[in-house]
Amino acid sequence: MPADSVPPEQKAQIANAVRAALAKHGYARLTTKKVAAESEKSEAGLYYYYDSKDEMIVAFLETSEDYLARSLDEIDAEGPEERLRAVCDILIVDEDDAAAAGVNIAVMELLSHAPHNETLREPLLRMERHTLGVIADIVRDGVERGVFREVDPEGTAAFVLSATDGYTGFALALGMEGVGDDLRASLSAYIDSLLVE
Amino acid sequence: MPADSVPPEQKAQIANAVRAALAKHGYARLTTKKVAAESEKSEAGLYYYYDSKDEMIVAFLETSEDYLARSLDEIDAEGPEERLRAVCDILIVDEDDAAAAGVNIAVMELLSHAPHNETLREPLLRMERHTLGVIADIVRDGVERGVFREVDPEGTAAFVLSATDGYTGFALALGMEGVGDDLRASLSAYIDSLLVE
DNA sequence: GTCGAGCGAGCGAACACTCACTCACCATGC
DNA sequence: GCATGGTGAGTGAGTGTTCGCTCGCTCGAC
Repeated sequence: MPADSVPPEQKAQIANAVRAALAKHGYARLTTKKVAAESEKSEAGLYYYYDSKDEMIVAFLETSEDYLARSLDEIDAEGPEERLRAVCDILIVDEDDAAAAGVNIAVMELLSHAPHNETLREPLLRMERHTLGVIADIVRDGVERGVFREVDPEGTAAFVLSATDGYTGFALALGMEGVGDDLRASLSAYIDSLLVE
Repeated sequence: MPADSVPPEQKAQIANAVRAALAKHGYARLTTKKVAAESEKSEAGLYYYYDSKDEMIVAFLETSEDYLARSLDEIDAEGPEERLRAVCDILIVDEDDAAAAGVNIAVMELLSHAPHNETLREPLLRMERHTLGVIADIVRDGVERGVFREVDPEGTAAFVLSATDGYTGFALALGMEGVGDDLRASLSAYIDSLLVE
């Protein structure tokens, strides 16, 4: 079946199984059998909807992409400073939320494997570009309104996203306790430093 | 053979083969056959020195750890500000240096897989902790000498390392051109903001 | 009676790892 | 000088297992 004609409910169910299996086993040890075990289908049942394991992973990525985009869209904070802080709150995963941490670490693993897997590259690029754009828009808005100093919106966005992704990639993955709070404090201080006096 | 009694020359050769294979194929698609292809040994020859694939990867990690530690140690810049800039220069991999980028992306992939693989966790933890310590020491020194404002050394170190690791993990892995320069500029501006007026 | 949805069984390939063996090299005894 | 035997450093050819994926089939709804 072509991947884009999978019924939404089935896509959601399979994406969710991929998510659970990824969080539990990691990408390097992900197998279609493990995905099936997390779903209510058999291994063969998965292949009724998707032609390959990679397509199932892409379904998971697209679902995550939607979820993240919606989360960023639903921020109802007023003003650039508060909006930027809210974005950081979303991007820095709580180390005590094992499920969310597992998913974010899995996405980092997929990211690191992207150079060797074209299929994964495109949805991941879309997701990162989108987030980068959201942050840059907030910063640009802040600069125009005179809330932030005259910083480069793209550069600042790259800095913020690097910091939050990096936190997931090393501190969260290694279970380094306390680093999350350290990072939150430093990132908050960084946002302070963006404000006009 | 116990891993710690492998002759240094053999360890270096095998670690180098793992490095090349990881950069070429990524961790998820790394096989002992591919490692052997990058070395001058047969697949069985690798097992003469190491009891498992994971041990070979640990050998690579320990070699990288030494290399990074030595690079950080050899910085001969004077003063905390210059030292911190030099550390960032080392940690932000040049996107045009394909070999270095490949290795760093591979290490990120290993990091992301650490929650599911105890064997990898320890050497990775050591490496990140060490780097974190080096940065924190520089910042602490800078605060004591009155070069930097009264910032938290650990928090600042976590922020800097998150940013540089995160850059590798998303921008470098996805081949997002220009993000490296954006990040370098923003990180440099951040260091400016740490300085006392 | 047809058809979409799904599954049990199993295919060939690839995987991590092992084993019986080779071969160069050396120390020893004569 | 040279046969003898032991040893470290490998290797070609496998081992059993697991992988992604397929196929022939069933079964309920219309």
